[in-house]
Amino acid sequence: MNPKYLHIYQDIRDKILHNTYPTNSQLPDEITLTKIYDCSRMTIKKALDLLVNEGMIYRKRGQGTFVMTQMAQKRKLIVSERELIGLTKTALRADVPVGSEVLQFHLEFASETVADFLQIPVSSPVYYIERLRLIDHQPYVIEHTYMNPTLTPGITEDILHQSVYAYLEQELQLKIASSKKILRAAPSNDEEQQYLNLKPTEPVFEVEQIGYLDNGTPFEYSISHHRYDLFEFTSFGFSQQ
Amino acid sequence: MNPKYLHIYQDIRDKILHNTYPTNSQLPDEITLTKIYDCSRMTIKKALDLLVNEGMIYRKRGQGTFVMTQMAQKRKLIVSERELIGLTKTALRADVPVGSEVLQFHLEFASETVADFLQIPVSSPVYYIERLRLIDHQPYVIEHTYMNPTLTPGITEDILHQSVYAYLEQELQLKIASSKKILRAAPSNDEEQQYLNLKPTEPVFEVEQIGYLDNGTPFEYSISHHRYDLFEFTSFGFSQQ
DNA sequence: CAGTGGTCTAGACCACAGA
DNA sequence: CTGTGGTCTAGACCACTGT
Repeated sequence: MNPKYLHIYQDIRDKILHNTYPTNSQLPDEITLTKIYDCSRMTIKKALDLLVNEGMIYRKRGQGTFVMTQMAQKRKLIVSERELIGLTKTALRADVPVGSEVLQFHLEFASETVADFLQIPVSSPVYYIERLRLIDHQPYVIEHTYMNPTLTPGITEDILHQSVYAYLEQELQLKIASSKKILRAAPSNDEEQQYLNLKPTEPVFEVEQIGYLDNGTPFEYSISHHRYDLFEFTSFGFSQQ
Repeated sequence: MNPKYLHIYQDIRDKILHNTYPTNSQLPDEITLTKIYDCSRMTIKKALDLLVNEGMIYRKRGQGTFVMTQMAQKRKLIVSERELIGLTKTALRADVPVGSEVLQFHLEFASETVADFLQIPVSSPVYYIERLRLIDHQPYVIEHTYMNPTLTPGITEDILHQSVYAYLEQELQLKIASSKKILRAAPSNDEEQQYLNLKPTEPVFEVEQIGYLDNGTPFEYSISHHRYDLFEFTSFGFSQQ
């Protein structure tokens, strides 16, 4: 946590979460904060910007900076907010075991859609991976993943049983920089009903995702179908300006 | 569009969308941009930060700033990204008519849940509004909304047939500043099947939302059930730092 | 090494809210 | 008018990349 603004961000965040700055209270003004943290006003602003983006605080010109009400702060009720990617990391609250059952794993020729998403020529070879992920031995999600083997070579079934992202980051030294997600509700099909143990009337939460490396290259395209009652997605939006 | 950084943001955004800066190309470095736009480097950074947040560009220290691949840029496929609130605004691509059928509209006593979300005492009076929204005469979503009548007085059935948010912003001069959303998939119930014209196996996309004014007060709590095939939500996430 | 973005400063002036 | 946040400057130094 090197940069000064991140330290300030964390400190103020902690003070809010520990009720040193209670809900709806006013934070010290920016000038005062520069004295508290011995830094310039721009640095304070950068720290506060992060908190605004998370819905922890809000600012009113001419009045001050205030702690947001509780409900807007709550996060990670069931799963993730803007976690980039990856179940293993998200679910790992220490003792909860995450498992993977590999349903499919082979190379195939990229369809037009997949080629488009991965920015590779049609009919290039791609990994196709289908996994059933379990949390605490309960079926949780079926993932259909396409990966570009040029970028992510050496994937084995062994790795699929654990965390692919850990392999990419630690073994291949790749940096996952961003991801785009499209979220939908969808009726469940036979396969999903079987593996996720759903009734025909029970839907899935579909997440279509493209993952990008830090050089902007898409390295994976995936569609996941989550048990509708074990997944929710939270989002905080605010008006710029 | 007063601030300089917003002008720069828009200009670069336009250049990307019009392919003046094509996909994967490198933008001029920040020093050069300060000369192009006759401003300081911090101002350029603020403009570029906005584009990074939208997934339009990415930066690599030591190398430069690059235009993100197409797929990450695409937005507003069907509906919204981080639109704050409101259907009327979102759907209004000129000629598409938006309609509302008011199913319920009355005052009731706030339940514990609602009181909690709206930050008011249990059993305070709240508006309860149930609307079926139609886009292009097709049923699209059922909204269940609770509003704090202290903050949003004078709502009439007439207003409900049009845009509540327009009323709040124009008549009451309220500023809607932010909103928290929780997204889920859920099986449809009888009411939803009837009004949204769904089969029993077809689900809804549930959006639970709390809307906040610019003074941080929650003014509305709502649960919406969208037709699963007419609503999707997109999100772009990137690693800070 | 040169070129890039990341952080940070110490100010300045403006816009807005409330007394 | 005072106090607040919003924008902006003209630098500085650091960290990282590729040559």
